[in-house]
Amino acid sequence: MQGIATSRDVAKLARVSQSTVSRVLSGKGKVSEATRRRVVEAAESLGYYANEAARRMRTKRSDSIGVVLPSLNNPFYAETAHTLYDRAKQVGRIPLIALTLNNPAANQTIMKDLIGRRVEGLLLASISAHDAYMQAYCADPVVPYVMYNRRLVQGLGNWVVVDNKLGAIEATNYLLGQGHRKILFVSGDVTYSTAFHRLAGYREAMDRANLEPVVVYGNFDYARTYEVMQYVLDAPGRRPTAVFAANDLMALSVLDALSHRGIRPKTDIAVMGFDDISWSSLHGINLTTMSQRQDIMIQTALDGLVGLIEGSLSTVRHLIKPTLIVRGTA
Amino acid sequence: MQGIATSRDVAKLARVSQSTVSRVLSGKGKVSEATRRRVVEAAESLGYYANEAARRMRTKRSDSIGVVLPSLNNPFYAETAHTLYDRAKQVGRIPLIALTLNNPAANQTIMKDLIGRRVEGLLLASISAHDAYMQAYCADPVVPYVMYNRRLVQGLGNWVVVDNKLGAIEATNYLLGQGHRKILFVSGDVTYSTAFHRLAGYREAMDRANLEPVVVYGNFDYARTYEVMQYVLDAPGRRPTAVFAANDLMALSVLDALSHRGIRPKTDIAVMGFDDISWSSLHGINLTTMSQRQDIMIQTALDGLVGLIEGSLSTVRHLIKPTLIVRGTA
DNA sequence: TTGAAAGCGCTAACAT
DNA sequence: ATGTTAGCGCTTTCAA
Repeated sequence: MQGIATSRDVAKLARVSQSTVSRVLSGKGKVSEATRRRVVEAAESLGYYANEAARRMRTKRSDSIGVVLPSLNNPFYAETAHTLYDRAKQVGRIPLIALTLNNPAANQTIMKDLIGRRVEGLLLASISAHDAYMQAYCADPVVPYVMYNRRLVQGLGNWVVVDNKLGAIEATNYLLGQGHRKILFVSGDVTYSTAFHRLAGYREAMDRANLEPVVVYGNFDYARTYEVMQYVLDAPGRRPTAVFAANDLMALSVLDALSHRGIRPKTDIAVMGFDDISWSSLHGINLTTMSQRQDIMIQTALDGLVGLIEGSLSTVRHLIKPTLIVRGTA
Repeated sequence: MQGIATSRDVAKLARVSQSTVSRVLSGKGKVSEATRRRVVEAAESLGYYANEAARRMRTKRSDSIGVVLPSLNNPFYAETAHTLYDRAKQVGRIPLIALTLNNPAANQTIMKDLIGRRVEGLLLASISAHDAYMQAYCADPVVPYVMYNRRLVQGLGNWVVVDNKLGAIEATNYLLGQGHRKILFVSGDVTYSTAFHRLAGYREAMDRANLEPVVVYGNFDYARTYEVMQYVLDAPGRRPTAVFAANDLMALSVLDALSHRGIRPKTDIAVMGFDDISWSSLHGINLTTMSQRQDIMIQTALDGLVGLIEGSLSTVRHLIKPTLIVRGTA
């Protein structure tokens, strides 16, 4: 399978020069109808496909952007990826997606690999809050980048993130407004800014209400959260009247743990999420949550990245306001 | 950002030849410790990243395999993609994923694009049953390929698919065994072999039982299925005692439609799915379904593809037996 | 309108 | 142990 025809082969068969082949196939430059026909036929009969690597090397453009996501098992990121494929096409780019699998160390390796592939820009959705490599990268970026959803905790560099702290405060306040006093927070992994800021928001709201914050760690993981909930529910004395999970995936796990014990959401224990993934709106789930409106976020991030690539922008910083979506679980 | 350092720059700075740089950075060939150090330092201080396009062109290897998926919003494919990233790494390959968004015409364009990128192999998960381009491609493949999950209906070429017909027969028989006589089948888009064969299996099982098959079309789509279910549920006379959905995504939609009307799964209407995506096992959902054991399927497909690429295999055909997973909805 | 020639950045064969 | 050289397949001047 190594014998894919080259433009030279096509040229030979069509009895023209390589440059003519290039002109015909790219549609640039003037070619007579007769030769164009010969070239097209030759190309087809040989099953010719232009070698992207060679084209890239010569033109020094790749039209691709590197995307680093934590995982595709979390629907939030699967939806992100899906939307990205769609939107990227509209700005004439193709996304090259890589996954860290939530291993903070993997990020650096992946970024380097992507840069080696000469992506024109980087959309980074899995930056851990204190990533040293990323901090250095911000100071002297090799390729334009936008951090998406997760960012460095100091706020360095280019990013498009939701206002996680504000969102968590509003969510907690909503639960307080419903009369809850024992509100359990199921935190994500605080090495990520999302978890860090959501936890901070919850703490602040509880403090203001003079209530004791109670935190357990689900680390953004479905299975882990399920386990933790077993512990919480085992002793009736520990039971909260409301659970605020730092993302929808964990909230779904909480709902599942409740359901397994016959505990009814809202009626017995209120459940609040964060993200508004598409599953949350199903009638059977009907999760009350803070919405990230990710289609808008992605569009913003992509437009920002393209702006940086094309030089029309020098900084990209968008703190997006989340919205409370009240459904049936709180 | 166009000025990424080249190996020539590194060589100049380290006062060695380009080949030495190459040797140091690839770890092949003998280099003295002193020069290696100089080169590494030079590379670091310049922020050097090897240009993949150039390397590829020279070595004629890309180490990447092209993957065509229908969508990432269907968790079945999101999970597929996730597993793929993981497994591909283990066989030293990196997956280049593209989406057709269930547009059969997109497949050809995407395949050509991927071939242009000189992927070493193609994993095709969105082939429509009568795709003319694919038929021609099988006869004269430019790059080795394996069709995954969906294939050409005649069974041409290389593929790894579940035995959809058998699965549908067994699922239907199970429902019959539970005493159901009015079993509604919610079909996927029959331009795909999965839908075609599952429908055929359902039909065959119903025929054998001398029962009337009743089919509606959800086209593998959540929203579409939800609509169709409204129609079905509106007239009590139309109501089946069991619903067999051609995939889990549609089954979830069915469950959701039932839940919205206060109709209890199993107790009022039994629901059966196909795929066993991870959501289906949640306690709150607890869907009875036919399992595809996709980790095994992916491993099989990947091993097969690598075999084709490396020439150790000439054909790959695996018809995988699905397993009935009885949970709470049927 | 077409062709000849050069060169993108890398690696591997060959020479030293 | 290190350098020299050639060439992967394309596009793009420049010349004809």
